[in-house]
Amino acid sequence: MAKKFTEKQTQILLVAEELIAKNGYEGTSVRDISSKANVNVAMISYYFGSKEKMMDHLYHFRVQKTREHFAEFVETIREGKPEMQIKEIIKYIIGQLFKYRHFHGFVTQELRHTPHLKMELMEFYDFTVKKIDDAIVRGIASGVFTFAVKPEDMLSIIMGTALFTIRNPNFIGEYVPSETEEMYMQEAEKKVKSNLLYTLFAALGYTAGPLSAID
Amino acid sequence: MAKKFTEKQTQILLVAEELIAKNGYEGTSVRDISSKANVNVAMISYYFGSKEKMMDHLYHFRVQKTREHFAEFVETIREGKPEMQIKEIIKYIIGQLFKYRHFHGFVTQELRHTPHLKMELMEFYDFTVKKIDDAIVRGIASGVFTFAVKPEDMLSIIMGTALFTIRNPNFIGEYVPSETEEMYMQEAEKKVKSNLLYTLFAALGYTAGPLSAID
DNA sequence: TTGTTATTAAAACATTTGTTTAATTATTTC
DNA sequence: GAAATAATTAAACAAATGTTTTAATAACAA
Repeated sequence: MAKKFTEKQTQILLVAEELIAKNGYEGTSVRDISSKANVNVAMISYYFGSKEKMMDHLYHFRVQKTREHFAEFVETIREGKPEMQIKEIIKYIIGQLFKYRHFHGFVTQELRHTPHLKMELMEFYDFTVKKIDDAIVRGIASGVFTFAVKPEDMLSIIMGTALFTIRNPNFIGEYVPSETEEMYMQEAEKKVKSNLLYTLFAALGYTAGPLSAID
Repeated sequence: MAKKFTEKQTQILLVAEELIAKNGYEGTSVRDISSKANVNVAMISYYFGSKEKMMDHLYHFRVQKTREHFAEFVETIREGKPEMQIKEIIKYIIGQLFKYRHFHGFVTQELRHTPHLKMELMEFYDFTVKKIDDAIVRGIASGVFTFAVKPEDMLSIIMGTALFTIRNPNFIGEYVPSETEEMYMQEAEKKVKSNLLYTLFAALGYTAGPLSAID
């Protein structure tokens, strides 16, 4: 099902993603996009049909990549212990949110989703919640976890906290001073990871060692 | 310092707040605002000078109200035990985010802040972090808390999770089915509160009773 | 090569944008 | 009540928006 894009098309989508993350959909004109992508304005309509349809392609493109990546990742931790799975899932999700922050910063905000794309996104959430739940249940069975935390609550905390940190460099920037935006993101990502690993393992009632040893 | 607004001005600001929360700043035209507020288009420039300056007034208006409310609230829990203070602060912040979600949904997103307003917002964050820290420190001293959670980490989790839930009704809506948006918000608020009270008390190493008794 | 299609470019397009103007009506002030 | 100020309106403004057209060039198939 993977749509194929030419280099120019991909270039347009990546520039659009970046600009829209910064200025919003309505705040980004097709001329902003085309000039930064070094293509003629007409190319956007020519390639995608319209600005709105370009967004559809962008959403589809990213959501699909995200799902593929996550499915692959889940395979790599298939045989690990539940506490290790939870740890890796938390780190993975935060890492992806930071890595593709230009996209994730607005996909959960810009509500201009077609029903089809909304469904794609929901399916991905469901899949993730299910994987988290599996690990929690197994962890309780094996005795390393004490409390049956609801997996959707856990995912809310992970995504909410990470996105809040990404979108509000001014706030956490007070506690993680950095020169450049790139350096901030690096330090902020570390801080969010250690915060959430610690907090969520505490919530799970982790029994197999001191919480400070999680990372 | 409290600017006084006429009824019409207030009406314009409230409508602007609502529309901008839904469609973003650039996605909301002055004609959208004026027609919904039943005033002539020219009134926005006449009253506030421009659309941008109207935003400044809106930010100032809300941030100030938020600060005043929180300062009053903090006084009411001044003499409580630290565990009770933490509990009430968590519930209060979530409650306010949900109550004024039209504003809080975009103030942390729309980055078009003047330096002055950015400072106002930061001062408010600092104040809140300080109050949370006081309660944590006192709680550790009194023995009800075990771990010195960083207050800014705690506030990130609270604000991030609540805002994520507000902005993504589709996600949590799967687990809190509701007919209307209003009903969803009511149920979602409850869910976020119980989730965060439980999780954060676990992170603090609350010792004076079962975690399930917190609410 | 020749004929055909795909790509790029510049200009023109109709709308929509935020703002201003000019005229009229309300309100206040003396 | 008359004069002055404030509030409100409809119309007009230039600038910016997404899209289309028209023409020229490139890529490719026969």
